[in-house]
Amino acid sequence: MGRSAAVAVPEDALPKTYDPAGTEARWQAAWEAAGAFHPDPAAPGEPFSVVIPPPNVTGSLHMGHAFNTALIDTVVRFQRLQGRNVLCLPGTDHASIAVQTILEKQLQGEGISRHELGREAFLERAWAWKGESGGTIVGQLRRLGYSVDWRRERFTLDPGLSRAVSEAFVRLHQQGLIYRGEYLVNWCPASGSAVSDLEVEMKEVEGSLWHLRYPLAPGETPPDGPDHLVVATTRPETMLGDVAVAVNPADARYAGLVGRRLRLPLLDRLIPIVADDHVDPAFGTGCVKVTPAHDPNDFAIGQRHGLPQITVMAKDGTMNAAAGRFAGLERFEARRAVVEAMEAEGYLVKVEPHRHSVPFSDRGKVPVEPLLSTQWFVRTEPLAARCREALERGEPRFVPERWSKVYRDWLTDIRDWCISRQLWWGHRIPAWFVVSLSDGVIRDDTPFVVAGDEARARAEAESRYGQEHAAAGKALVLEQDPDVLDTWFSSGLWPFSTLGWPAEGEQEPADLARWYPTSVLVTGFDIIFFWVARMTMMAGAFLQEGGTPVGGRDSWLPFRDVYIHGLVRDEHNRKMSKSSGNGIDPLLLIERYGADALRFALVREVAGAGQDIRLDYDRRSDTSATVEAARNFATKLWNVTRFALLNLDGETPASLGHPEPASLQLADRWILSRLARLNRETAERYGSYGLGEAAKGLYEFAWNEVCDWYVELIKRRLQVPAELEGEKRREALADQRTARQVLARVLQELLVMLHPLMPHLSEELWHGLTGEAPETFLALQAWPELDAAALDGELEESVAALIEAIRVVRNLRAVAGLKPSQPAPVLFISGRPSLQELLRRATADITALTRAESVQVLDPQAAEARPAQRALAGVSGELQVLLPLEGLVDLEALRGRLQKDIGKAEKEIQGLSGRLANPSFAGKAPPEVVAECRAKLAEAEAQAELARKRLQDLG
RNA sequence: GGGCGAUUAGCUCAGAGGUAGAGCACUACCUUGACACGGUAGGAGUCACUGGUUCGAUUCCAGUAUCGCCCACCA
Repeated sequence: MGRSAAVAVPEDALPKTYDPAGTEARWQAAWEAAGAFHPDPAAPGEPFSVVIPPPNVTGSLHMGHAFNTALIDTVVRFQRLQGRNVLCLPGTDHASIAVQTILEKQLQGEGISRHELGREAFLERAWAWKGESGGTIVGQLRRLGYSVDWRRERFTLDPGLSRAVSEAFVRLHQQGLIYRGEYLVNWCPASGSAVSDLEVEMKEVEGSLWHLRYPLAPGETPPDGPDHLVVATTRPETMLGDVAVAVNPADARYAGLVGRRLRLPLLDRLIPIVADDHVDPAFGTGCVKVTPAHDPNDFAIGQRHGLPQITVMAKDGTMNAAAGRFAGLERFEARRAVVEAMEAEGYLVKVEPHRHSVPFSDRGKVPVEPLLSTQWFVRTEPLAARCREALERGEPRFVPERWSKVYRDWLTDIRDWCISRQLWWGHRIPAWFVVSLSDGVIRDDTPFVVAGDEARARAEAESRYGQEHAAAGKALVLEQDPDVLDTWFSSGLWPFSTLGWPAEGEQEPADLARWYPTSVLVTGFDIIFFWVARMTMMAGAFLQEGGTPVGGRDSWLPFRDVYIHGLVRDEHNRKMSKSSGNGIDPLLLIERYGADALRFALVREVAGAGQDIRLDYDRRSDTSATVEAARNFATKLWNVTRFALLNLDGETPASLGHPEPASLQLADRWILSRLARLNRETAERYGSYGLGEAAKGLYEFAWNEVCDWYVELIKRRLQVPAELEGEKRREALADQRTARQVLARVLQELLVMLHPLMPHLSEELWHGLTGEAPETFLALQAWPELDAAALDGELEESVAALIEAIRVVRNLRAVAGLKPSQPAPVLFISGRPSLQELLRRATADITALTRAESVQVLDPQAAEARPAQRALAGVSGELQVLLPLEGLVDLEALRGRLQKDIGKAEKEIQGLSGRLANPSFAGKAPPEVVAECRAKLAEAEAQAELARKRLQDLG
């Protein structure tokens, strides 16, 4: 066999360079065509299920989605390799308010309002938008290589899920957990809808504090008391709705005034002075104006004192008729006008700059207005109580654990959830008003029925109000509530609605029966309240009865684990978001580096405690050093596999079989031991959400151990010289086969273990290596069996010592400035027989890896007997390394190197002897620590001494 | 006002009760038959500060500072 034979490239060898785009597209298509990720509920295997957090159909995905996807897909692919019956269910969310905001902005650009357009036409546009955006998103998820079951893809507004929503609404209503009523809600004038407390964001603004004088009503002034009170407010326009002024009951200043009346300026309304504990006498004047219809605190005060509620603002944010002469003004104009009027009439005492928090609407980006409004609410406390109890039992389990406290605290002191939205895009509330009883229009007091559909609503209404209508001789007319539900209402049902809940008959749907509860929810901490808690509350309402999970399950909770990950931050450590315009399109990075590189980069950044990750990014060139490093890793894997293929002579791991244990060389046993250790650690890490650690461990093994050392160590064995004959040749061929067997096996198992992180590349390389048919997928293989017998800690230490010895030689050569190609003799001196033995056995390896002219191993006595000789000398532990190179040596560099050795050893001696000199150390530290310390000290002393001697030899 | 996190090499971050690691960047050499998206060797850190526990703290505890986040009705 000549050189040409070795160079000949096998037919199925990999191309010289890796093309991620082509490879990824090919495998994505192959997996999908084969239905590789379509599980069968009837199939065997312990179930494992994940429903993905459905992205909003608001455009396209950002890096946070890519991150979430990478994490979920890693977990899910690992579980598949573990032989579980894995369902990963994808879908999208209709995002009622967000999508409607986008569409209304579009309409604004066209100069029409949604009301001009009409509900039906508006919804048509919304569905068109959904089609486009949903398609983009699904395309992006595919490009990431998401191993989900696309057949089961769901959309929160599709028929099945809509059925789940109305069923949920009806049942909650029946249970008394949904009610309708007039309360103070957060009103967003921009979207013209109520929003929930969670959709309100407090922002600090530089505002003003206006001090207003309210005169006592004529005849109310007490003798030698004040004739007015001064109140302070940040929202002067609300004074038009004032119905009282409150003081603290313990406030002596105003004790005599409680119960007397004030004359409200501008409107000349008489309002009482009331005493209420809520008032802090130390703040401002200790007097608070009370506007129950426009402030949550005042609402509560009003309730306590039986005060009227006067709404002075309309829902579009303009003042209404109750505002008298200010009617029709926009709310901020009204503020200016009221202040002006108060000043003109002498009621403005002073204005102070005042920094305070103002509630802003999350979506509309304008201040929300607390407004009295009739809305639908979910009574949350009973639902939250169930969840708190479950959490006491450890359900669900939060990873990292600290988030469970955040979850619990929110469920404690929870407020009712306003679920109705005055929007069009969403699930219409399944309530029908009997408008024939209220002049054909829906009023706050119009009777209504709640039912799954209009036919049932009509039947119900007939039975309740039919007689009444018949008596009056008029027809019963129903009108469905025009409002839609908060998006999170349907999201809250996601873990079971997507699996087929509610059952249509007696029988539970197969998916629900098989895969509920889901195994883990993977999401960011920013939606623990919005989503995680809503899902647990909803599950508590529908998946348990009397504390017992339905369907004979062991838990009614929607997921066993909640894995909370951080957010992706940009290069300036800002949260990536669309609104701040600092998002990075994952597709740009995928196109440049490949989906596997992006996935690997994101997962590798994950630290143990769920911290945020930062993705470095150069916006000018659309490059990322982090992702580039992951791409380089992919290339490294590509190349090492190419190397293997070039050397396996057409054989595969299967055709080669397992090596004979007796024929294994040191390097083989070492890498197999490392492989077994990696197998154990990686499975443990994948299985316990240590994904970043898993990625790092695989990276280090592949690059630092396989590529840097194992491959280098076996290169000679893979090449059998043509001139070898007879027994020698047979031996060499046998040894070559062993090396091939080990290399093939290590790579094969490595690729399986890497698969969850880099699915496409590993699939491609695995096929190249194994020669398996294209329709057999790595994605569906079994996790490699742990070869516990291969674990050998002592051997690993030996090889670490060998590696260290080689490093010392290389370092000496570098210090002396030897050309890499220049051979040099190597002399090792050690008094440790095991080390001598190791070095002698590895002579060939050392020769190859250090360009040694010759390798000699001596014990110190033998070395002593040799004539003193100038040499490059280095000391590592108790091993001396000499490169006798008379004449070629850069003496200065050599002295430097030795001096450095001495310095290092001395520093260690100082530290160690200091510790040992401390009597309490020897007395109290564990004996093995003391012994180790002594050993290290002895070694360091020997090292220093040897180095000094070598230095002396140099003259 | 409460709570949570962070503070380690120039940058981004790991880490563990026994004298600190990785990737990127940096320096020198190397186009060696897998790989220059590479190899070899190297430089680089009073582990934020102050106390305490301990034989020993960068690691555990308490406090301080700075940064970030979440929750909260002070007009």
